[in-house]
Amino acid sequence: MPVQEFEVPEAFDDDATQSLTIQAYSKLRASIISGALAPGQRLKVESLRDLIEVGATPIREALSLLTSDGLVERLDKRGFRVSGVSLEEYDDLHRTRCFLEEHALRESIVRGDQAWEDRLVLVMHRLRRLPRTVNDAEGTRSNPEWERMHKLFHMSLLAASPSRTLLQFCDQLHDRLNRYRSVAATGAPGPRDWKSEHDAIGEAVIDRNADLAVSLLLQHYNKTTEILRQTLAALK
Amino acid sequence: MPVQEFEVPEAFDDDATQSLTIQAYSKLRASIISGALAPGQRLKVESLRDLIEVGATPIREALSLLTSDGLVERLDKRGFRVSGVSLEEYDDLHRTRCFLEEHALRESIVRGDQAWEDRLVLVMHRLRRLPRTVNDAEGTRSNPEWERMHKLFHMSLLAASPSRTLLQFCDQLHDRLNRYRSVAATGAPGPRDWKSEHDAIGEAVIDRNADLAVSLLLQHYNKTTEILRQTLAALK
DNA sequence: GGTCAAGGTTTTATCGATTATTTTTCTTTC
DNA sequence: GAAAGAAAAATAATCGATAAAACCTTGACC
Repeated sequence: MPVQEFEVPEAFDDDATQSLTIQAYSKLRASIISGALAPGQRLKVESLRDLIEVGATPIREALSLLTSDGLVERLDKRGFRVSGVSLEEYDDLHRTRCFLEEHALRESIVRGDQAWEDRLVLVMHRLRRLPRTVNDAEGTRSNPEWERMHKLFHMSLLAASPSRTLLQFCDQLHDRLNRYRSVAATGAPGPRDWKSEHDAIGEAVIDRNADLAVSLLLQHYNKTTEILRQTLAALK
Repeated sequence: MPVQEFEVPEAFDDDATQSLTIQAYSKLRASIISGALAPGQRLKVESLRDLIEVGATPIREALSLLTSDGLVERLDKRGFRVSGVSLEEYDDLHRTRCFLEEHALRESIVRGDQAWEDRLVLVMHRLRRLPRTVNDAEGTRSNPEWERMHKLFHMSLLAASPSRTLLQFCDQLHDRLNRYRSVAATGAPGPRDWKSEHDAIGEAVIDRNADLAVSLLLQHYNKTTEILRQTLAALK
């Protein structure tokens, strides 16, 4: 039968020491966030078995985990599917993220110690040196290494916040919004001066200038949103 | 995670029509929140099989779902256990809840329509009529019906907020904090005028007096916290 | 021409058994 | 007597097979 070939992104935790459940979870998650598994697409356990080469139990467990992350929907007795996307949900996620991250960032700036600052500087340095895109057979596309470091950068900004719970929520929102970014991406990312934006945010944070940092961060997110909303509206 | 809808849930979802996974999930969740399964306790699949009378697969899936709810911890290759409790986590959850709910409540008050208001009145009425405790063989203990309606009351306050995501976070925090309340409860709940507190909050909300409503709500939560922190500190 | 239902097909959900891993216990050695 | 190592027991993880449910036909009937 014509099982659609899903593209599995490279560079995931293939750590053979982890349980197959966790391995399957990582792979599926990466595939969904990168858009390789399209929104709304049904996730049949049998097909996924072929894809990941693992039994049904780990697959189902991984899907259950993803359900709670908001990346997969469970239709009781009718299987799983990749969560749908909508402009409404996107706006909701975006606004909620801005709300939560402003708070976390202010806390982080107040509480951050030297170790936190050092780490942030390191991450910024690494991010700056990574190319935004890579070229392969398919043409130009987003660089997965950059994606990883980019998320790490944003989480590092907040990392000194004392609230683990808040950070977890922010983490989840990042993943869900990154999926929107991937899904709405039309080929290569447009020209944008990421480096300056990130540097400016990072600098304000290190200067402990909370108001400026928050303002720059929200601007940063809003800029992405402006671009994405149009593409998303068209998709619908 | 199955998003808890705000429909008034009828009794218990022991619905035989649901998948065993969901049934197991509901049961385990209730047991953990009520404290019947103690914090830190190991959850061996074999034992749970006997308890819930179901195969290993649904159990493992249910545990995976609970993991993302923060009620169960997964130790890779070493099974599952009920999440531990700590004063630090409690404070974090409490503060985060206050932060999120203040925001959601203000939005809800601004956006709430007639249907929302009607519903809130109904829930308040039902909550008022439920006894806080019940007596059974074990003695006096919290009334599960009351618990359910109490949560419904609090979620109904926020229900008109336009942010589904925020409401989901609040929902999760409620469950996790309710577990702390159960765990720290020493026998019968102490004397406290719940009815007046709830009525005052509800009234302020219906009057669309946001500042007063927020103030009363936070006071309400802080009062619980004061009581619990002491018991928790002792437990440790 | 459309609707409904019986039967067949696909897919999900579930189980019992098997394999792999961790933990415990028991030796052995220094 | 403590530490290290090996064997045994416990239990977690996984698989293949089966049962159950949802979904597609297809064809009879109005």
